[in-house]
Amino acid sequence: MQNQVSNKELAALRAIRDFLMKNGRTPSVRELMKELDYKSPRSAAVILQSLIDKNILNKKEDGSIQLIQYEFNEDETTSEQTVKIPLLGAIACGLPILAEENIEAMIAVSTRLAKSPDKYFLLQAKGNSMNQKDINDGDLVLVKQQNSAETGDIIVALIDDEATIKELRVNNNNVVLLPQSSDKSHTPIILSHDFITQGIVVSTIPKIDN
Amino acid sequence: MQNQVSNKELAALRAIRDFLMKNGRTPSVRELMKELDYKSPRSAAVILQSLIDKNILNKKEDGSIQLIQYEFNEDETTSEQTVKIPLLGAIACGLPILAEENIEAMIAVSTRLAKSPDKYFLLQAKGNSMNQKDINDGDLVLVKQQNSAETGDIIVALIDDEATIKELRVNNNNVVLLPQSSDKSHTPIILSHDFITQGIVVSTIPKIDN
DNA sequence: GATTTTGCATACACAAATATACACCAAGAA
DNA sequence: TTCTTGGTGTATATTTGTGTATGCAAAATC
Repeated sequence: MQNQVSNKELAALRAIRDFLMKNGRTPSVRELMKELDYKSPRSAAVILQSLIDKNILNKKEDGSIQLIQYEFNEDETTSEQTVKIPLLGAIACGLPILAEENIEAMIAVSTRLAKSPDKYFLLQAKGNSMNQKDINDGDLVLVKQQNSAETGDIIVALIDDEATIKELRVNNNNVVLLPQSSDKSHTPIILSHDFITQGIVVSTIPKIDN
Repeated sequence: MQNQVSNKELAALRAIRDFLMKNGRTPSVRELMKELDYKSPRSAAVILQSLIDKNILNKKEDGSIQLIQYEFNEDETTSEQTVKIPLLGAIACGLPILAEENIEAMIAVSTRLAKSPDKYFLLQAKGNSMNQKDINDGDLVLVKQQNSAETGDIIVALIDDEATIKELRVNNNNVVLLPQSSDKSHTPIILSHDFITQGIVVSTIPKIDN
């Protein structure tokens, strides 16, 4: 339905995605220039502009760019059904978690992982507090949005304006969020019963290294 | 309607909050500089000023900064705020109960459980002398620090340099600390009237095993 | 075949935003 | 005093997005 993207634009999109995975944010014009081995920032800027014109990228108020759509699986041959899931970056204080300001990119995820009537989002895990549950620094975590959860679920909660991934333990009067780390410096978080679960982790996508 | 905060400002707010939770006070300009990996205090000061201009920070008369964002975050249902509460280990003889030597760890507790002007601490219950009140060996007990209590309160008292959790019964002339245990070997403790209450139990967190 | 156009990369420049170095002064502590 | 800590002013440096001009090869046009 959309404009065709050229090879160069596709290469730029890949570079942006890789940069996003590695650094947790989208690159600046000059950073993208280096990723694409250009010698002048103009080259990268021109490609960025054409992608913005094609509505594939968006430019936020502060100048940073945002991936509106990106196909995660490269090969078109296996025409698997996908849905676009927002990848959330830093959570802005006071805003709902899915506010547009928080969205770094839209990423296509197989409908086998994200089932249609439910709402999902993706987060990039920070730190190693969940490494015993195989969630490591930089991994993408697929989260199903729901505000109830049970003991033992790996949940996402907004604690002090930060998206936190922890194991939930519910008792009579209160709730404990447990880190699952071999690093013993992580302490549990103790909450009242009526705190707000943002969603539960349904899948993880290990970090891509190059 | 609300001024947009840039990525850098957001990072600064996070650093301020982290510092606040770790040290119990807001950072100075130079401390914030270190947290944000800047090389000149000016860089941090500029960001602070822009946050003050946007009414997200406030500067108190003594020069220290204040996060006013938290206030209008309280009634927003999206995020849960916490305070760091000290977990006390073995109580060292002769020292005030909250002396640094006694603190094992700082644990994040919801502000719904630990309300802001009051002081709190956490203790790990030993033995089973209170198991009828659902305080069992190894449970964490959230205690509000105060030196007065009423009959029926579950209190923490320092008896023989040991933190003791008991139910308080006040009579005319004396004070009785009652154990609440199905194990009948625990006997009440009878004290003169002017013993010192350290605090009253406001919540219990059952023991977590991994 | 010669010339022009087109697409793209490069070089350079410039303004605005950011970061740094350095300095000064005030307040407290030793 | 002297030393340290902390806030802030000034000048300079760096980063970043973007504008303009140039070079160059392939395609299009004459």
